[in-house]
Amino acid sequence: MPRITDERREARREQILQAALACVLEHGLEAVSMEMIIARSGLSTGAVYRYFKGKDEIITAGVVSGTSGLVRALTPVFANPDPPPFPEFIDQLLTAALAYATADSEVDRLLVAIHGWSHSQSDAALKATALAIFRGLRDQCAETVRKWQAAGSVDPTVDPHAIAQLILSICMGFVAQRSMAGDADAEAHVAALKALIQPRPANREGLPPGAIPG
Amino acid sequence: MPRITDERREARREQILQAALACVLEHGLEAVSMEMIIARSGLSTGAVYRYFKGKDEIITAGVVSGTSGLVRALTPVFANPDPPPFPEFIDQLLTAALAYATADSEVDRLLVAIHGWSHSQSDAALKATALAIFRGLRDQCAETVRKWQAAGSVDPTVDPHAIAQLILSICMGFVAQRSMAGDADAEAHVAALKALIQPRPANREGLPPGAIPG
Amino acid sequence: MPRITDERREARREQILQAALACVLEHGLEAVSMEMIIARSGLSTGAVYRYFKGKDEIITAGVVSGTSGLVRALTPVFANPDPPPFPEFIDQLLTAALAYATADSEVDRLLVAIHGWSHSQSDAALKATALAIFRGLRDQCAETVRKWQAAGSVDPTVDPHAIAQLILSICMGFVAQRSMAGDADAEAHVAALKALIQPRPANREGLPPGAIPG
Amino acid sequence: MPRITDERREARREQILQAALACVLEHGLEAVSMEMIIARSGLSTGAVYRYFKGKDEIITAGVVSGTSGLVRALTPVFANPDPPPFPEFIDQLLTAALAYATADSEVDRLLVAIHGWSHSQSDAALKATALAIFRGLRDQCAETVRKWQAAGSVDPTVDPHAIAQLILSICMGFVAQRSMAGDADAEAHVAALKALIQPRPANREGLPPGAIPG
DNA sequence: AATGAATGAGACTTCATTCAT
DNA sequence: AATGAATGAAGTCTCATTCAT
Repeated sequence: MPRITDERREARREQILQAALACVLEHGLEAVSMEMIIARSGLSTGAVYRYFKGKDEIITAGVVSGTSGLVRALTPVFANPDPPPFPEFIDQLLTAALAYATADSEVDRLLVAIHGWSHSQSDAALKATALAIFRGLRDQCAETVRKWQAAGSVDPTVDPHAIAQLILSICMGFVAQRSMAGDADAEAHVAALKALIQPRPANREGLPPGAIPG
Repeated sequence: MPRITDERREARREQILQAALACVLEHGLEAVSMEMIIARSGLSTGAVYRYFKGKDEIITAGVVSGTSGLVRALTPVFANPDPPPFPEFIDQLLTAALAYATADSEVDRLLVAIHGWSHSQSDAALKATALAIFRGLRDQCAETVRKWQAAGSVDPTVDPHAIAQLILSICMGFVAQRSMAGDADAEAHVAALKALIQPRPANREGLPPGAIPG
Repeated sequence: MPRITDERREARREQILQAALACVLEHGLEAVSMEMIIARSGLSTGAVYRYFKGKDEIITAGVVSGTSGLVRALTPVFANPDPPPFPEFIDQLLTAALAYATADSEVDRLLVAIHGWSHSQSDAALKATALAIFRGLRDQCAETVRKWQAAGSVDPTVDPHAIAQLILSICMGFVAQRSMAGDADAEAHVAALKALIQPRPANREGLPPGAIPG
Repeated sequence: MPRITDERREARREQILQAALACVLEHGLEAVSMEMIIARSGLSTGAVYRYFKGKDEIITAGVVSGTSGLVRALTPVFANPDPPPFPEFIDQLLTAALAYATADSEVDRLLVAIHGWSHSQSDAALKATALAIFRGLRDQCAETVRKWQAAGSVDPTVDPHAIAQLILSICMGFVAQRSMAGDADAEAHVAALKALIQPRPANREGLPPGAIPG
């Protein structure tokens, strides 16, 4: 029984996705052709079509895989029950994202992220998927903000989702700027944030900030 | 008298660019065809090719026009010799961008920005142009940072370009987040920044910058 | 305005249909490729697709055109208010069909009829169309039978549709046999019918046969 | 002992042919793919190719098997040394054909006959085979006509092959009409023939054939 | 003997662009 | 200047067949 194992099957899909990623990075989303992907994957035309129904499915799978992979890479940062101050937290996010960018991949995954964003705009199903993942991320950010508020390092009266939005804008903007200009770097962002944000006074007497003593 | 002709010419080009913009927004960058653009422009095939050399030129012109239009819209914000504090400054930038988004246009220009970013990645000439514009923007940001530093509201030891990068990340991230989720809003960003950033006292009494008064 | 005239447009469609007909005759329905049709039509790929949406539309149009053309060719035979006896009537039908087969056509249209029948089996819409045309033909046959019955040359008690079915079977069988064996000829059919069918005695006393006198 | 092997082999071939028949009936000749046939046969790709050299061989074998099976089914009708009059003879032929249509088969073999006719047109070898079988059938018909002529029920001056052609046209037309319209029925054909054909008196008194008695 | 993954030629179709009118 | 019919290269995908396991 030469039936392929699930493992091999998954490896083949990954192989194709990597090829697609490389092609998109090299030629741009519009110019990518199946021929390119096939050539780069090292498989034959028919083989690629055994693993993916068509070009759309490859692109979609690529975007979903990239997005969820990134989210998975960021999860440990959010899992921290006692998150560091804002600048350091951003540092951890950007660092984790950069680590993900090239882990197990010949190409820099973050550099193709913008293509994925662009592509998602006009594929309803994909956009919905991406949006769900995105919302999940934002909720995790908001959760971190609540931890800060509980610890007294952030004004408890501000809407956690507002700060969550800001966090995501900084992260997405970092990714975008890195694609466009190449020279965006995490340290500069962190330095800038440190310069702008004065550490809040420690939470005296163990009271939650804003709580009315007594 | 080539005057009227030039005006007409420019009007036609704008008409075509608007059609292209609408098509990209509606169908995405990959799916846009000349047929679509031509149909939407209301001109004939031949006519469109009289005003643009080809599809690439239309897309490129669209990206350049959009980018430079946005920069033009932001210029007044940068021109301020005495810029407001960071959160308010970001507010002004985002507000100006949003105003530009729909001014004189049936479609929301910011929503197609990501497509432009994506497209620029793989067109060397366009990328160079975009990069130049982008760098110019960053320099203007840095200039504003220097004004803050001169006024004492920002730590003068920090590299102005680091804060410029942060500003651009926030703006680009705002645009990206708005495209993806639709619900990114400028006020939330400003509120978040205000909550995080303590106003720095005016540069009285020669205190070393970054020192915590009291 | 180089806009094409309807006449020219129709001529182009006919040109493509003729090419398709020739290809089907030469290579069989399964083996016909667009490349063949295009080459034979003398037009370019794009031009053919301007006139037909795709291969299916060409095949369908070919079948419909052939079928309705044949029916049109047979109409004068049915229009006769005083149809000749059965063998001569069949003769007229087969002769009209043979005349249609090559009129205005380089290829023998009847030789591809069977391909059309085969193809219709699996295209619901086409089958419905063909069926409607077919039923119309059968009704016209039945009408002729009623004329015979009125004139007394055919037993008035028999169901006109039964004889109509027989007429169509003979005609379709003739077409089929001609395709298969090549040597089916109308005269043989007529001679056979004449040998088998004894002329009915003339309609004595002007009464319709079977009518109860008085 | 190749006995059992041969039997198995033949059973497998039949299994595949039945699958092909069903597929052709369901999807039409053009749309049938090996994948379909293989899936329906319940065998593996490799297994099917062990029993048939390729698709063409399957289709050809199917046509030949169907045609010769039909001829075999009709043979008893021709074997009758004293054939019944024309209408009844046609009745026997059509009835035998209908009996064959579904005997030992899940699908109605006559409904795919037209596909076979169509396919034969463009496969020289198959066409030759079919033609030979067809000619044999026609000769058997002619033989029956001669029996009639010998018995005096048919004009002996007419060419037996002319009437043989007519018989085949009626039969093939019946099959074609049944495929197209579904409602062709043998009884109607027989009734029509009975209404048209006056029984010829037995060859008494040495009357010249074709002479009208009285 | 059997399996089904892999192959790759070739099918259909689109679409940016040209050019006769 | 304008029109839109025509072009044909290039793209996506199918499917009959092979062959390693």
